[in-house]
Parts: sequence; C-alpha cells; structure tokens
Amino acid sequence: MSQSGGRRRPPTIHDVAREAGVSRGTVSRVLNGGHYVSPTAQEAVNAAIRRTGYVVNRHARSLITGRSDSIGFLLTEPQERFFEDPNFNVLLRGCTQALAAHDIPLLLMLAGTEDERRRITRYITAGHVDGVLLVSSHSGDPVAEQLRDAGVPLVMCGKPIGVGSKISYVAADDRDGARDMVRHLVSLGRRRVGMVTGPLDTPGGVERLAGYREVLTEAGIDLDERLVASGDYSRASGEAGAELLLERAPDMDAVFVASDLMAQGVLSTLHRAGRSVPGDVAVGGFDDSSAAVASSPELTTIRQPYDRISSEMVRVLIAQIGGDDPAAVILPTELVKRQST
Amino acid sequence: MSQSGGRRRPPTIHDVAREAGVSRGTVSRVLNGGHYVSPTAQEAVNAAIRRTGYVVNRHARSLITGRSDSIGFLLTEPQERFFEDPNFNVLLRGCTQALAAHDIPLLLMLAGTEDERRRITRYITAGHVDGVLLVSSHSGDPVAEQLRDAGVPLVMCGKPIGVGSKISYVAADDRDGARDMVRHLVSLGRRRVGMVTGPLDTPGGVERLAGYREVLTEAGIDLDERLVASGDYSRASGEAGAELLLERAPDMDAVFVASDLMAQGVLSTLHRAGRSVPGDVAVGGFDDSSAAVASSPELTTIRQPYDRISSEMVRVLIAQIGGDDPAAVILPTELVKRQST
DNA sequence: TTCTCTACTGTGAACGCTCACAGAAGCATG
DNA sequence: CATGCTTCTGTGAGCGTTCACAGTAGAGAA
Repeated sequence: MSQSGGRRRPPTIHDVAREAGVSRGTVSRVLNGGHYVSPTAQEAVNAAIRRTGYVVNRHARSLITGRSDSIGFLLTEPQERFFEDPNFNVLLRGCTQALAAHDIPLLLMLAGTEDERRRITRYITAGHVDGVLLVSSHSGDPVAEQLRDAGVPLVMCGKPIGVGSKISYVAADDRDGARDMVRHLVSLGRRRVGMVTGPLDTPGGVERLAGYREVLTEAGIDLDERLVASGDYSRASGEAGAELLLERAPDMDAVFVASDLMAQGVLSTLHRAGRSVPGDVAVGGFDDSSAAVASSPELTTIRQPYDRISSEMVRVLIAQIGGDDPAAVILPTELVKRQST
Repeated sequence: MSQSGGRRRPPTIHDVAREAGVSRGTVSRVLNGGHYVSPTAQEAVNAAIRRTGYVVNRHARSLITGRSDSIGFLLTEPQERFFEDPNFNVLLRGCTQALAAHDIPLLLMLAGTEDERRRITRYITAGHVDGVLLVSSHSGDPVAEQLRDAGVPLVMCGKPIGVGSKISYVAADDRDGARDMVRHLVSLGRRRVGMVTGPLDTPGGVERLAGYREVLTEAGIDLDERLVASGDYSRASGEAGAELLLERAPDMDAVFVASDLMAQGVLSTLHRAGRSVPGDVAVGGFDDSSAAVASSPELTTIRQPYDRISSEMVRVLIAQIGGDDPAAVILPTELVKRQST
C-alpha cells in the first residue's frame, strides 16, 4: 500500500518491468487495455504494479500521445449565476461523477468577464485540455464558435442558438416538457393559463413558450398576450412577472413558469395578493430543482434529467475526442405532480 | 495572431530557435526568466515566438521539472454546502484571480463523499498538482494530515483544529471580530445580549463564542448560558436558535449571530415573533456575505476579508511550493454598520 | 517438411522540454 | 603573458512514456 521509504523517487514503468521480469512494452500494453498480452505476463505485471505502488506518469504519457487526459468544464456566465442557480450544482456533480468513471479529472473554468474568456480560450486552444463541456445559456456567445473553429472537441449544455453549424449539444426536450405541463393545467379545467417565460434569447426560453402556445391552441383556447410575461430565470423576475400578469389578467386561474426559481417568486407574489395556490391559481414550474421542494406549497414541475444530461454530455464529448462527429442529444422530461396544481 | 494553416503541428522550441537564429538552450532561458541572455538574443527570441505563435508544451516541461504547474482547490464538504454558502463563491473567485496572475490554472476538486476523498487524495499525492488550497471547516478531517504527511504543499482556509503540527493556514481574526461586534452591541446600551454560535467543532465557532464571552465579562455583564444557542451556519439553524433564545430569555435585547446566513434565519424568527429589529432586538451577523445586504433590515456584520484571504492563501502556497516553511496568516476583520443594530 | 498466420514480446526511437556542462568571448588582475 | 572571473551560448543527455517495428514461438494448412 504505502511506500516504505520517505518520498523516494516514484517507481517508473521500467521498475515495474524489471520487477515483473518483462519488458517496458509489455507493461505499457497491460496499462493500455491488455491486448496482445499473455495471461501469465498480465498477472506478473499487475502483481509488480501492486508491489511497487506504481502510478503512471501522466506528463510523460501526454507528451507522446498529445492528449492531456483532462477535460474542462467551462462556464461563460457571470459567476453569481453559477452559485445562485441550483441546476449548475447537479450538472457539475453529474459531470464530475461521469468523468470519474473514466478516471479523468475535471478542470472547472469560470470565465465571467471578457478578459477571463480571452485567457481561458487561449489556454484551451493551446491544447491543455482534450475537450470542453460548455455551459452558457446566453446566445451570441462567441466562445463556442471560437473553440469549434480551433478544432477543440466541445459539447454544450442546451441547444446553441444562432450558431452557424455543427456543435454537439445535450438538452432536455423543452418544448415537449412545456406541452406536458400546460396539458396538465388544462386537464385540471383551467382555461386562463398564464406564462412567465425564460429569457427569449435562449433556446429554453423560446421552446417552452412555443410548447405553451401549441397546447393552448390545440385545446381550442385563444391565445391572449396579456397572459404572457417575460422573465430571466431569476426569482425576482418571477415576482415581477406575476405582478404584471395579475394586473393585466386578474382572472388568471393557472400559470406556467419557465423555471422553479421564478416560480418561487410567483408564489410569493400570489401569496401577497391573497390568491390561494392551487385553489385560485395553479402554478407549474420547470426544472425540478431543489427550489421546487423548498417552496410552499411544493411545486408541480417538469423534471429535467440533469443526471442523464451530464452523463450524456460526457459520453458525447469522449466519443468526439475519439474522433466521432458532433452529435445532438435530446432527452425526455417528466411531469412531477406536487401540491401547487 | 492566429495560425495560418489549419491545425498544423504546433511549433516547438526548436522551431523558435531556428527562427531566431539561436540554440534551444537560449530560447529556454528566455522562457524561464531571461537570465544570462544578451539583449540581442532576448529580442530575437521574443520576435520569433510572436511570429511562430509558439506556446510552451506544459507536458514536456512538467516531465522534466516534476512540477505540474497547476494547483488544486479542494473542498471536502458536502457539495450542497459549497453552493449554499455565498462565502465559497468569493473565495473561489479570489483564488482563481490570484492564480491567474501567475498564469496557473485552478483545478476545482469536490470531494464530498468518503469514496471521492480517497480517489482525490490518491490523485493529488501522485503529484498531479503542485499544491492544494484546502477548504474544510470540519475538524477531524483526515485529508489535511494525509496530504501533509505525503509532502504535498498545502494551505487551509481557516485554522485547522486538532491537527498535530505545522499546516499552513489563512484565517480571519474570528475572536477579534466577535469582540468588535459584541462591544458594538454593548455600546448601544444592550445588556441582554444573546448569541447563536457556529458549529463548535470548528475554529470559527469556538473563537467567536470566546470573543463574545470575553467582552461581556469585561463589560461587567454576567454570562447567562440561557442566552447561548448553537447552530451550524445554516439558515434553518438560525431560525431554530432564535426560537430557543426567545423561549429561554424573552428579555433578550440583542443577539450576535455567528454567520449572516444564520442571521437571516434569526431575523425571520424575530419577525414572526413580532419583535422589531433593531428596536426590540439588535442583530449582528458575521461574514459580510451577500446575505447581509439581501436581508431586511440589512445586517450589521463583521466583514471577513475574503479577497485578502484568498490572495494570501495563494501567496503562502506558492511560497511553500518554492520551499518556504508553512506559515500562518491572521487577517483583521472590520465592523460594518447597517440597519439591524 | 515448409510455409503462413496469429499471438505475443522486446527494442530503439521519438515526444518537447530543461539541466548540467563545456566552452567562447571579453575584461580585469597578477 | 597567463590566470581568473563574469557573461553568454550551444550541445548532449535524459525525464517516463508510447509507438512502430522486428522478431519469436506455436499452430494449422499445403
């Protein structure tokens, strides 16, 4: 287990080879999958590795393979959002775990300012990571295109908007999720269904609104623009949105809110206005983040499968590093019924 | 600026040397500080670097120097706390910035579970980072000692508790900060001053309580254990603590809370109990985190200089990597008066 | 037998850099 | 003139690994 002496020079592949009575090449082959190695040699090498406490020197390996065996998790958002939004938490955790299975460490890079973005882009394009998991809801973010043009394997979380061509992404099926929620509200007999949207320069914002409109139209309910307020995913914008809706459409009997955090804001506005939930107004959220169960009443919401999103992001990225073409993955959402509807 | 061809083999130190008409050695010397290099050669090399777009290959460098030129930011807390506590935000940001000045990337490592801690410890001790910035409030965390014993340069945030010997740390002067706050409360004429402490297995928890007791004693006010409730820095524990205090000491006219997040909980309990702040009860927090100004009324609090804490952590760590002995740095706090007192 | 094919193994040559050393040039000192 | 010192420069070796290649042994086919 632990080394005997105090901080000696760590064992090299050479030491292992000598110990096992084989050549460097054979040890290397064992290390890299064990193809074309006899069971006898395999066994001897593994035993020698255990005895010497050998750990592969990643620098030497990277020098020759040209790969760094590490992956960057790049966030081109203001850092505040990273900490405010509970979704990043699960996403980061999921990616860390998925990469741990490949024994790949994750390099978290925060690039909230223009200056940091330049520095980080340079760092990445210099080949210091093999690929990038990019989280950036904003559209018009040039980083994605820069990295793609530099030939860096890249997977985005959420569908990129307004980007010329082929960039991999993994996203939940926003439109379908929105449809499920609004269908649910309509099935409860609600007819004056409002919506607080996400930012409309993001794919999530656009798609969820589209799903909302589709279902109402299908149900034969006329669209009423007074029932739509726009938000930015923050709790405060949820409060403001709900105030606007109550003012313009006091007869509203349900509201679909494009994020749980905003839905919290909606709940507190409704509470102040003396409306009961779900009695007077049914409220549906989106995300199934920790905010959904921290609210009172607990939110009916659309679960985004962040665990699967993160594992898919990792899978697609690793495939792309291995030479595969960019791919898009859309994952299904799920309606989670709780007390707010 | 940008490379001409499409993703050619990147230029090596050899290409730069040829371009500049000097030897590899001279280029290397320029890259590493430029000692023993003539101004002429210096200039030629720099021009060649610019022309070729050369970037040093860190793997090759690391292979020979044995250093990795990267630093780990290790958090051995449950990941939830990382996202809940706004202090981590500023700490991480500060460290990232301080390291950026040295052009050192920061490897964020989250090790919330026992299993992850093992994996990460192995990773670190294998020499993949040059040093570690460790954030872990819990005492009895074996990771710090393990890393120290393995000879890994290490700086902790906050004074380690119960650890045998020499580990570097940077901390705010908790006791002095607590003294300032309680002195402030007493100077307002308050005599029944309560406290909600932090976890008493952390240095911050212990020291702030000690400061509280010292000042009351100095002011000739008898200590009353009914006025002390213990918390765990979470908002919920602030609410519970305040309820306990109100029950045991209804005549309490001030309360010192060991974190702003807990103070938020205290405020909401006081509000529910119909006590006005600061009229009936003055409330003092600790941290000056974003929670302090997000409260209503805004919190009088003790500012922890997280910007300086982070830059000092980086400074001490880099010095230690350079061979210096472990060091302890205690930074002064500052009383910030707002509306809650 | 002889040839071919497969499974396995060892060896030298890289990868791109730093480091130690040798040596050159310039200048002052004995 | 030799000697020493300082400043600068080039060269070979080597860091620990992978990769391409050559080579061996054994099995099966001709």
